[in-house]
Amino acid sequence: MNSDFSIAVHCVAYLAKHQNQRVTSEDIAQSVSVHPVRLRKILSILRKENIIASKEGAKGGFSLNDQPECITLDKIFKITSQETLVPKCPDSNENCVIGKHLSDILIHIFQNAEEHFLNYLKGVTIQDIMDQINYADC
Amino acid sequence: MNSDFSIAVHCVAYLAKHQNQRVTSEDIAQSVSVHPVRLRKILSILRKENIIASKEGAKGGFSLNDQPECITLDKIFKITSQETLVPKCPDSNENCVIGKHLSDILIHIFQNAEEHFLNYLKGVTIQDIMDQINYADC
DNA sequence: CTAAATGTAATAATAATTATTACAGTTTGT
DNA sequence: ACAAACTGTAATAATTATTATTACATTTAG
Repeated sequence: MNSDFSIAVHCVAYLAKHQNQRVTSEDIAQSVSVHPVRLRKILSILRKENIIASKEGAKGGFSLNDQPECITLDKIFKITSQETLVPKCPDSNENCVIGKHLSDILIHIFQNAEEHFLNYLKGVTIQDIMDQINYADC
Repeated sequence: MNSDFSIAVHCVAYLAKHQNQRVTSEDIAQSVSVHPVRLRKILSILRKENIIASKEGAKGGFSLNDQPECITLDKIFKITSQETLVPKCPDSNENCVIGKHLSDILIHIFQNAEEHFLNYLKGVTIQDIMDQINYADC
């Protein structure tokens, strides 16, 4: 699994912290310590889901579309990392009953387990995270 | 995340299929299509948890210790892959409130989400998998 | 029309995973 | 006693995945 999810959450939290402003990928990169080009790739996924808005050109940048209390982590996980929990199965021997079927069975089990995982993330919003950040920073 | 979990499940399923026999890492490698040395490394984790037994020397090999209906997937996940769901967070900027705190907050959220994930796996046993393999192979 | 931004593709660098080699230790059978 | 067949494990090489960087087309403000 790559870190697109964490980075996406960081971006959204950053935009929540700077609500009603427009910030550049360069600004966010300062906070996340990740290359602006990579951020723009991740930000454009968030934009396609209308979580954020972007504007090209001079004075352009990114801003939050939804309210922080409406953005749940499962949504961000789904668009950035869905199915990455499902483990890689080596292409095992088709001539063995176990090798032949296990991969499909495991994938199915993991899809179910991932649903439980997502169900928990559904209960956590960006606002929750902002609250925790503010609390931690006393 | 590496594929140690899938491979471990494959090994245990293989041993369940060959219960009361002793099979070598070479035998299992045939079914999993993974190098015997890697298997032995994974098998020795399973042995340390007493899920399987091993015997060195000629006529040695591996065999199942527990009953397939007593081996739950959460146990195998825990010993092979715990915390691998927790996403990598880039070491972000300590001088930014968000960069400073987000990583710890995310790790905590993911530990909770992983618990939900494991809780589902706790309900699936190796016997369940064997049943599904037998059903699929009609 | 220029400067400052996004959008995206292509490539390079780095990190993680996997395979392989090597060999020490154990056990069985002769 | 010793050779053959195993496990156990460390060290290294090969491969794959992730991340960073470069390059450049496009958009917009002033």
